[in-house]
Amino acid sequence: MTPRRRDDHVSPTTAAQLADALRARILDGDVEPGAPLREEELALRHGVSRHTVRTALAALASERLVEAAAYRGARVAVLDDESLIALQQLRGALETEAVRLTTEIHGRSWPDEVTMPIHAAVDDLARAEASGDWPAITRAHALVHRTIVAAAGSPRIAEAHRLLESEILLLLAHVRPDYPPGALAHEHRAYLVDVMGSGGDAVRAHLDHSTALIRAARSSPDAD
Amino acid sequence: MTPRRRDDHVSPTTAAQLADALRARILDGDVEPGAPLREEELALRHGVSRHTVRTALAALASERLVEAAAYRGARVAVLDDESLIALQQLRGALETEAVRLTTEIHGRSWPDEVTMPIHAAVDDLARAEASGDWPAITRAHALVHRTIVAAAGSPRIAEAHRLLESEILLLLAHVRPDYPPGALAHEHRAYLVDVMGSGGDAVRAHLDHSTALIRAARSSPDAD
DNA sequence: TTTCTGCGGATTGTGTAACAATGTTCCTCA
DNA sequence: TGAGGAACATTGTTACACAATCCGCAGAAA
Repeated sequence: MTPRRRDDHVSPTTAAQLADALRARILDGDVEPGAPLREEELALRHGVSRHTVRTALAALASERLVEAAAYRGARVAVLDDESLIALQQLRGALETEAVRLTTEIHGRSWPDEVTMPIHAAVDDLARAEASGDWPAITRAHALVHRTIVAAAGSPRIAEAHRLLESEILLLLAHVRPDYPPGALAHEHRAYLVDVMGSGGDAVRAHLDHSTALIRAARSSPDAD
Repeated sequence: MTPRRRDDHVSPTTAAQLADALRARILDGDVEPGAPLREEELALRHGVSRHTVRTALAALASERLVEAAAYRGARVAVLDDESLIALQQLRGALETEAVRLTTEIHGRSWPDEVTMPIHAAVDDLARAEASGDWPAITRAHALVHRTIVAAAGSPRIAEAHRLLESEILLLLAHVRPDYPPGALAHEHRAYLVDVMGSGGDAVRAHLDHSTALIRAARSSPDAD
């Protein structure tokens, strides 16, 4: 069987394709937060018209990956500590309620059909950690949380959460907290148990922990 | 002093102005859910170019007021019962966490500086109900919930919640549950007390109640 | 009859070129 | 030093053309 990547569908319009390309460049850290994205330059570099660039940038702006202001253009989004906290609060709201819904449906001990995809995602995270490829680790980590949220079966909560993923990935593209390999996978296995046991409190503890680590990593002089 | 409306600022670009105009038309129920929004027609009617229409429609699509698909154009969003439930779940996630945050800060009895704007919003709601103007009632109602969420001081949660407002207004533009005048204001005064006392449970009860009313109103043959 | 196929027409997506509107920089002059 | 204002850079908008896609419908095939 042909192994499928996360996204093997090609976007139908060139504007969407350009948005994909720009998103990838931003999330890979190829462009710094705050760096301006000039329409003319992008049009030239990608061989498309300025109109197409504009629609792509508008799409990324609605994902909050870039900040756009009229007559001032678009820049890669900058996430200071304040934004980080606000973001984690929103994430907490979504993840907390997702966990509550799942527990409401299945009780404190979630059935295998629910936990299996989560465990699989954690296993992927462990493999990514072993590889040492930081972008891959952050993607695998995002997938763990996405899978936990998906278990609630609430499409809008899942979608809102997915929207935040990009922002987190952007954040982590430029900040690498100091984790020994395997620690993340281990931590998230314990997280799953906690979440089934104590729900929202576990979610908030987990997010507070990650917020602290990110802030610490950011203030240390370990620039990318 | 000159009383200021909610929005006395004029959008700087004509695309944003057009988006405002279209949003108003949609929320006033001037166009039915599912109705197509043709670029050429809108360009002609508003005296702007098709490109400007496209950016305005893209903005409304990112607010979920219109559904857009490549090569198929944009239509006014349609909210069936399934979407309604998913939407209320997301709303519940945000409002629940907002209330929890506020209680975490101020305890079970919120201080006057917090409750005062909420009471003011409920008073506005009572006045709107007395006027019988349904769109005004729905806007006042949205403001009550917005103010409750704002009390948490979490900008991202507040913003996510504000984004949902449009969708609710769109929904209510075409469904009017059977409420005696003053009932909504009364209900929300009680809601505020409940929310301080029992937090998330009160939020969920309130939303479930409103969901049931909307569904009931929708299945009855009271077309707009 | 039912289903498939292809053909126009309608509508959206993209490109090119130009100009208007706004932001930004830097120089002058008081 | 700082206010004003000319250049310049960049974005917003328009017009027009054409390509890409969707949609409805007539006719062919089973």
